Amino acid sequence: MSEPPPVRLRVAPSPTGDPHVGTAYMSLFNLAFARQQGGQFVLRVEDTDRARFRPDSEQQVYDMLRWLGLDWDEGPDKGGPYAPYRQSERLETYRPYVDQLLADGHAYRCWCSSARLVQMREDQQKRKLPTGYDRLCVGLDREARAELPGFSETPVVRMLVPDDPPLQFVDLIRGEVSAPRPDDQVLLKADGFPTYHLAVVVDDHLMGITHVVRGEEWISSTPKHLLLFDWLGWPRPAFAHMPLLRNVDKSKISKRKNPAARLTWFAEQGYLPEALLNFLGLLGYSVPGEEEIFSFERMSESFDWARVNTVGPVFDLDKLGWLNGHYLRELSEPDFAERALPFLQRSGLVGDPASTQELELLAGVVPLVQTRVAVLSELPDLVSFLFVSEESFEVDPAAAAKALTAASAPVLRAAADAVEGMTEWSAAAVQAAVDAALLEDGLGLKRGKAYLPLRAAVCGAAISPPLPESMALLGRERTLRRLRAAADRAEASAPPDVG
RNA sequence: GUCCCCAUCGUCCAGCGGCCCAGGACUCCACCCUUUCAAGGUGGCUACGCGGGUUCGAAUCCCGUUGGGGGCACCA
Repeated sequence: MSEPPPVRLRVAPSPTGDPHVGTAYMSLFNLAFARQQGGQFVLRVEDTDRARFRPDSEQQVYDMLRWLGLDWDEGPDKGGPYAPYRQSERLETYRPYVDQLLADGHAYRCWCSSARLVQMREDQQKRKLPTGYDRLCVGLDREARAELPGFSETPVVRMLVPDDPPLQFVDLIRGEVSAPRPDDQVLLKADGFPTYHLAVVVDDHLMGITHVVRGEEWISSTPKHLLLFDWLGWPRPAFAHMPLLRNVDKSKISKRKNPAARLTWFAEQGYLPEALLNFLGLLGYSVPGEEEIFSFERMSESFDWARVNTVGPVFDLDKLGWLNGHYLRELSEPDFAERALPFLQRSGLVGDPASTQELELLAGVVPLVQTRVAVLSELPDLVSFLFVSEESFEVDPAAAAKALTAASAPVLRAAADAVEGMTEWSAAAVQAAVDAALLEDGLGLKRGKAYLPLRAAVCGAAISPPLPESMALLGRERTLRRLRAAADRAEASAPPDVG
């Protein structure tokens, strides 16, 4: 009885800077399929470009993928049967294959200087020819080549692409795909590091990768990989080329044009990992049925390559914001408070560690704000009035100009008096007392009109959480103090121009 | 320039020859609720790029065209 071999998938980020959303996007689809099939998911670090290498980048990738819950089975940090999982530590692994390719006549050394190569490409473009290496070095040894111009002392190794390379392959998402004829791609750089093309093929084979899931940008280099698999006598893995995430202008998503290209941005802004994951699952993909809100488990269990789109989706922050708001509202109040706390601490409103008093205040304000934010970073502005000291409390100038006018002074005074006379302190009691003083039985105002100056006085802004509840949380002393201060200020302000 | 990929509302998706004069979601607009702002509810605007075929019948298949994207590095 032969068990089908378990599927093995991988994501292969390059540690060249802030982790990219694309890495999370690819990981999501790789993992969804791997889990559905009961296979493994490998994290391999492709750090063969030492010019762009950034030492802290690798850890950031780990942090962000873990934050999203996209955990891997094998990787540089956790090891595994095919270690090492960092390409820079596998240099010796690639060597014999380069030698074999050279010996079999599938590869050759090239001493062309980069200056010559640049020149060559320019000429080709000018003459409207397809660009590609002109094979000057084919059949030459070092001595012979050194006689010719554009010579460089340290050679690279290039693949010798035959006249009829395999250009067709089956893609899990696109079906039969044809790709362009490859160039004599460099396999081994002058510094002894393999290029991506050599390293992926060798590592994917050695690590038993059965499905290569990567971005559409790789379609055009797949023939190179096919050739390498064939030359080395290895079975070809299955390929799935995912659509590319786009900027609003439809170009490939980039850190320059889109803050959302950086994974760390989402955490900073206060997006929930579950919301981001759900959103990524909505891009270029849909779960059967009409549901849009779904978990990783749901996506994984029903996963189907045929449901992946071929069109590159625009990364639309509006929808993500809505989704995030949805997930935020679904959190229990204690959970919401827990997620919110770091944002209040970062903005200096709450100490680290938070005091019991601060935590109580936070717990009290959660039900007032949970439906009022799309991302957690909006929270500090909304609740700062509760956490700042009375000394540093300030009314927003625009709100003051609009609401703390001379005409509103009597309203503020009346409210202050009403609050002062209260015996029981609760939102309902505050509302009853204030309403009695200001509405029909009192000054005869409409509630909307009456609350405007109070809101500015107590919350310091024209927009705030519900007023009586806010006052209840603030406490009687602080409320009273703010009402009186605002009344003084309103009286002192210039009377309306009655010209 | 050259090669390859792609094409349904502004955006994300559904649709895989008749159920579609195209459905859902986000955005936007209006109304309701309402102490502000949200949330919630109701309703509305908006799309099969174009031209040829194939077929009794096409958003769905084919060809062309236009448009968009990606590759063309000793970067991944």
